[in-house]
Amino acid sequence: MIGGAIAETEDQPLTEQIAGKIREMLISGELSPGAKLSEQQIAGQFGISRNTLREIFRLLTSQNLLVHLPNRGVFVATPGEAAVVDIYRVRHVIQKGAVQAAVPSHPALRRMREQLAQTGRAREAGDWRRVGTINMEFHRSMVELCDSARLSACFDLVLAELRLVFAQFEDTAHLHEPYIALNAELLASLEAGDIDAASRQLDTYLLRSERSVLAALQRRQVSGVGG
Amino acid sequence: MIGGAIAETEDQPLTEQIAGKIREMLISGELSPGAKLSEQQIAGQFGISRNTLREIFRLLTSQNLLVHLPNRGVFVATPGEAAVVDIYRVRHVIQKGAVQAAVPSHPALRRMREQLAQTGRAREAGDWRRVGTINMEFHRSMVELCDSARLSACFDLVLAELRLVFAQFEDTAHLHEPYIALNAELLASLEAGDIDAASRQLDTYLLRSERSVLAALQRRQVSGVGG
DNA sequence: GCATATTTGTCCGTATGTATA
DNA sequence: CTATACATACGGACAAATATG
Repeated sequence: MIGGAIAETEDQPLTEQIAGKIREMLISGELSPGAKLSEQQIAGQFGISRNTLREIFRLLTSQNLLVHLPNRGVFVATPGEAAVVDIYRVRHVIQKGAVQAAVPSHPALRRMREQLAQTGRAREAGDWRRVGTINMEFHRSMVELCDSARLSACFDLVLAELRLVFAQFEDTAHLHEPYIALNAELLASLEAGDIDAASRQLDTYLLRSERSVLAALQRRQVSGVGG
Repeated sequence: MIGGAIAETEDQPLTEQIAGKIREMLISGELSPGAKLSEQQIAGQFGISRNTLREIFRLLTSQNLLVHLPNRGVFVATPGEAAVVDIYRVRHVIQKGAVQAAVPSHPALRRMREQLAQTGRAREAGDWRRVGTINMEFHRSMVELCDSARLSACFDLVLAELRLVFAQFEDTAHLHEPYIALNAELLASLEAGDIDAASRQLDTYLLRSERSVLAALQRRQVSGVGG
């Protein structure tokens, strides 16, 4: 019995299944940034062949989640300060375009309203990991105001990378808590069709968020990795 | 002697080499949009194994140049009108961000000035394929005003796709010729630090360019593929 | 600095399921 | 409906590069 290790898990290709699992492990912090991913070990761990795993590595590398060093292997990406600065530049440009394209009747706004409510409930429950996840989905929905699949895909990449940054911290509460209120104001402006106000509020949000993420990164480097 | 087919071609990994070659064939139109890429045939053509080729296919698929249909194989992407509309939305958002971030002393502006001159020379020489290539590099340089590697990478993807659109046409002269003058005006505004004028000129450029590409696509569908 | 062990890069052959003629 | 072709996935092999003692 050769290929029968996993058979009853939907009709999705095996590569997609495992790629999704590894992606989950990456953004959940289960695989520490900088860690080397041995082909033999990971392949054995998931019960797949090295060839199949290498295809998966290529996928995740193209999504900036893994780094490929020729003849040395693949490693979990370690987004540092430079990456954070770059990521927030991307966010600034794309999300600025999103608020500029916003129309009050756009379905993405309804989704954002829902996600905002979910964020509030998660905060009350003290589930900060969930707060972070929903917060990112909130901003993802915002980008959908552009009605561009490619722009959303690009944004998804940087959000996944940003999660990799957050995965380096233990306490992420202070990285999300202060910004729920800002999100609420921003959404209200969008719903009211006040583009200028929304644009200013977005600037405020991104500036503060970037600063706190950078500060957290620097704290981490001083106090030790501890992962 | 097993892996010694290609040895004296730099120290670049084989996958990167072949991926580059196939990418060249795609954007040059050598591989027609919609064509099926058989693993066996392509692998034999380049003298590589199917395993290696599959890794390459994953790479090019993640760059929107190939389309992967599970259990059916990979095909050259056929960007249609919907893709063009989407691509120009991306261009609008990103390039708008670029002109907004422009400062007259930025080195990218010098590169754009050079490329504009090259475009003029290529036009005089009647080399329209080169005009198109340099024109795209001109806009690529513009995006570098953002100083964001990720934004540039995202932009590269849509430009590569756009080349796939152009690859469906035989005559691309009228798709580039009228816009050299617009590029010159836009660059002059950027060099003068007149963001507002540059922003308006960018809108004009993108609107007209998108319209002419869409029109060419529709003409193609009427008159037949002819590949 | 060198010999050795490990790992990557790439190949081949083969079995199995899915799509198409 | 059967048969063929092909994509998917497996395992094993070996050279070259890298890491290790």
